[in-house]
Amino acid sequence: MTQRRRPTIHEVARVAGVSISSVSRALNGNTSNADMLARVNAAVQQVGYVPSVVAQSLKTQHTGQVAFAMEDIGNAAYLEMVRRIQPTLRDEGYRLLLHSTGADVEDELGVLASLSQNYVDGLILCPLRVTDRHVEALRRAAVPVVVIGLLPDDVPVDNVRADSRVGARLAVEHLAEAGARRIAFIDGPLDTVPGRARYDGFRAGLEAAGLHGDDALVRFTDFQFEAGRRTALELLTEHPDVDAVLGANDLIAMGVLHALRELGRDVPGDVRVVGMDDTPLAATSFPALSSVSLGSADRGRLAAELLLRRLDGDDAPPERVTVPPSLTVRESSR
Amino acid sequence: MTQRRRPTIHEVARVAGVSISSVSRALNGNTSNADMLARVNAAVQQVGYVPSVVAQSLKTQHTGQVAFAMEDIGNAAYLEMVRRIQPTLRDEGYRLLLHSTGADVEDELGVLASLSQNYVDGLILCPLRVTDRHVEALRRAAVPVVVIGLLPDDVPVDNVRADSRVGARLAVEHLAEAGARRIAFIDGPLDTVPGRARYDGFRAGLEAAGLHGDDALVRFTDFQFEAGRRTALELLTEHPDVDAVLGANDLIAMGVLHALRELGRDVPGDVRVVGMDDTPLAATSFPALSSVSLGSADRGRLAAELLLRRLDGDDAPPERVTVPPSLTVRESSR
DNA sequence: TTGAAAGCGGTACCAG
DNA sequence: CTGGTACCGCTTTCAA
Repeated sequence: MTQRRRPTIHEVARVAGVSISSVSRALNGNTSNADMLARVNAAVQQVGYVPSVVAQSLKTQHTGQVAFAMEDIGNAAYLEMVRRIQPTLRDEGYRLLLHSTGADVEDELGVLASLSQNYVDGLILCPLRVTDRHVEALRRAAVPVVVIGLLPDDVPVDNVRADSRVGARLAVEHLAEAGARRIAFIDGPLDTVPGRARYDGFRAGLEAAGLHGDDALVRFTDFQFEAGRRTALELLTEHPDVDAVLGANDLIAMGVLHALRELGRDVPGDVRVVGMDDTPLAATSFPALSSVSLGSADRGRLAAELLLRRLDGDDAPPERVTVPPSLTVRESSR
Repeated sequence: MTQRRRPTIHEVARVAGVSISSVSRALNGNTSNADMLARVNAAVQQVGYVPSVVAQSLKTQHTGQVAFAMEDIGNAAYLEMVRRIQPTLRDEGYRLLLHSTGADVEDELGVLASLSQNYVDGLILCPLRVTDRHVEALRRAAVPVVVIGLLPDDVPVDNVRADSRVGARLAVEHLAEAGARRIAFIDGPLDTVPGRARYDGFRAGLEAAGLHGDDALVRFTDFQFEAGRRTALELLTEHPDVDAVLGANDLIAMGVLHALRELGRDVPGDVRVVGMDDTPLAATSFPALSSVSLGSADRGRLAAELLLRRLDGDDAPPERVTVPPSLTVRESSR
């Protein structure tokens, strides 16, 4: 492991017998002299030269990097986003930096502030909560930012959002059509972006389906399996007449399935269950879980595309894109 | 969005009425003059100065970035790794870059080669296959690399590995103890690092358990749910006497559970099932899936720690760490 | 077309 | 302790 210093453009120039300017030109396709090109390439091969992206960045004021910040990459929805964001960016030559902020609002703000260090050309942010300080930080962000999630109208950044309203309505309408009348909802924390949006969506869904909502059938807990299970056990014990449960994500819904099994209730015979996010869990569970896809993958891809457009110099007004949800019906509600 | 040029150290120096050297010193804690410190800080506040990490990187030859490259972040095992790698690195001030190589060997080699661009200080690599070219590339890597996975002994890089042998043995012994005699194994591709290791582990496990192996009960497919399901259907139809199945990962094992259900076989009554990786799928499935944890989270953390040590200048001989597996028994094999 | 030279924004050595 | 300055490695004007 002899750590010989990496060759610089000067070595190449010396070996090729030309100036560093010529080497730079040749490497960047700004030479018409074929002979020059050949000599430079030969020298590059000989010394094993690879340009330093750091030096290039300093000169060009452009890092070739983009950051993606979300609460926890362990969350299936965010995971789906990264999986699309990364290739989309890479195809355009950008590297992806990951920031898991761990549900820490300070950390989210820290990421926003750190943009001033100019270590990335842009940011895709998936905030768990949007406070005034977020809005302020977004306003003065040093580089283009695309936010995935709900955002006040007057914040001047590109924005990709899911349509939780329609999503929840799809679920509720589907359940109602199947004959459900007492539809319960187990949501995540109401003070998070997704928790709030899904709650509003659920209410709207009930209304759209012409059903009378009952607040006693709505619970707030964490977006987790165990939380869903425990909450469902409580809920179903207190209200045995519930004939359908919507989980705010697939983990919660899986918890509901388990709770129902423990209570000896049949799914979908006695109670129908639908989840949200349509993660791999849904397809592999038993019974297979119906789930509303909020288009995480599409949101990720769109966010990346919007950002790329900005990085390309587009200075059109901030755009807002809403991704339509879709319901996949499986055994749990058939 | 007025994109005013970001202030440089020169602005700060001018405002503070001192030299840029003094500003740099003050900012890096190399000043003893309290007055100087105060003036500089005031100026920093006033102009809103934030140092450019790019310029710092160029000067210090150190980027503060580390890359993690694996096949697909969507794979639960890799996901667990990232979740530990990121915080471990961040605590030491490093940012994390993600490279999903998508099962493309060329891409893996590309990542290794790109290290010469010096955009990161180190790399954690989880190769799907290890070819001679990998070994060669690892030898001449421009920055420290830690490999997670099996590696020939003579490759001089830090290495963290799982113990698939013991892992599979745990599973097989557990199944044998429970009374299983015809234990089948559905593996991933044999020419991948994990596929090979788990196969060897399974064979060793049978032997250790004093069981006679039957090649007809071993199948190779993809590390996926549907692949597992289809393969299990075939296998179980051809060999109805199979009384236990080990899946090379939880997805495959979930597929096996589904197949058994379709065939009307009881789990664990007729057939016991065990998976590997102990992902969230295992705990939430029905029946809950027994699974061998190969310590993905620990491997990730250890890899990050090894790398940090290297980045800290440690030039001890390459280290190899093996993480012990552990079996969590759940309903599917109880 | 080619080479010299001026930065990009910092760090750190060296002299005062 | 402070300021001047060289330099990190590259891109890009500007003259020749």
